[in-house]
Amino acid sequence: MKKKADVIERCDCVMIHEDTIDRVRKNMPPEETLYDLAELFKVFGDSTRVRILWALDESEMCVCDIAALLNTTQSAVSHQLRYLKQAKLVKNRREGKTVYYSLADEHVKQIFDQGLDHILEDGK
Amino acid sequence: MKKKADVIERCDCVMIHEDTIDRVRKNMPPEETLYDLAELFKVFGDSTRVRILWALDESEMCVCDIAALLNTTQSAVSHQLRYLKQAKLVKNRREGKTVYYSLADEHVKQIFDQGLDHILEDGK
DNA sequence: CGAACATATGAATAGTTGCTCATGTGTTCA
DNA sequence: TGAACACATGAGCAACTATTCATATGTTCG
Repeated sequence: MKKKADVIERCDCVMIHEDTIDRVRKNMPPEETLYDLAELFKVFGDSTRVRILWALDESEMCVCDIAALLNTTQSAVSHQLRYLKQAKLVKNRREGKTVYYSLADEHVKQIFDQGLDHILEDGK
Repeated sequence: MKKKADVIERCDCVMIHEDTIDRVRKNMPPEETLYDLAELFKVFGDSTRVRILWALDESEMCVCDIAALLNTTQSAVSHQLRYLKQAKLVKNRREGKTVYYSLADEHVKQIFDQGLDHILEDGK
C-alpha cells in the first residue's frame, strides 16, 4: 500500500498498529513545543545548575557566594548563571561591584518537588 | 582569618555573605539528592525521549510504532527505551515477537505540565 | 529446522557540553 | 587616575551523548 510507504520513511519494520499511531499523533503537541520542553529540562539536567537554582530558591546570592557554597570556581558559576539567565530562570541586579542573582520563575521549586517525588518514591 | 581559607577552597573572591552561605547550606538537600535530581531531569532533556514519553502517555505502543510515529529508526528508539527503562520511567511486556512499552510512572505527565507552564507563560 | 520478523545491543562517530585558563569589563576608593 | 575587586566571556579541551551501522537475540510459523 502506498500510504504506508509515505508514512514510514525510516522505520524498517512493517507497521502494526496504524490506528494507534494516528490517534497518538493527533493528541501530541506540535514537535516544536516538545523540543522547547526538552530544552527546558536540559537546563535542569546538570547538578551544578540544580544546586544553583536550589540555593537561589533559598536566598538571593551574589556570584562569589554561590561559588563558595558549591565549592567551585567563580568562572564556572558565572558561565552557568548566564545559561540560566538565557533560559529566563534567574534574574540579577547590580549593587556596586556585586551582582545579586535570584530566581525569576516560581515554577522552579514545583518542578523540583515533582522530580523529588519520583526519586524518593521508588527508592531509586 | 584561617576559617575563611578552609571554607573557600576554589573561589578566588573574598567571601562577602558568610551568614547567607551558612543558612542556605543548612537548608539544602544532601548533594547526592540534588545529583539524582539532575540525573532525572537529564532523561527529560532530550526531545526524542520527551516525544517517546509523551506518546506512551497517550497509549501503550510497540517499538516499531514509536519509530514510525517519530519518523526515526527502530534502533534509535530501542536505545532510548533502554535508557528510559533504566530510569524506571517505562516498563514493557512481550507478546509474541512484539514488545509493548508503557509508562511506569504517573509523575511524568505532571512534570511535563509544570514544564509547559513555564514555556507557555512567558511566551518563550 | 530454517526463514522472516521484531527487538536488542556493541562499536564507532559526530555533535554537544561543562569546565579551566586567560583576559576583558565595570565599579569603588584612595 | 590607577589599583583592587567582582564578575563576564572567549578559546580550548576532555568527557559525554545520540545516532548510525552491523549484528545478535528471541519468537513465530511453515
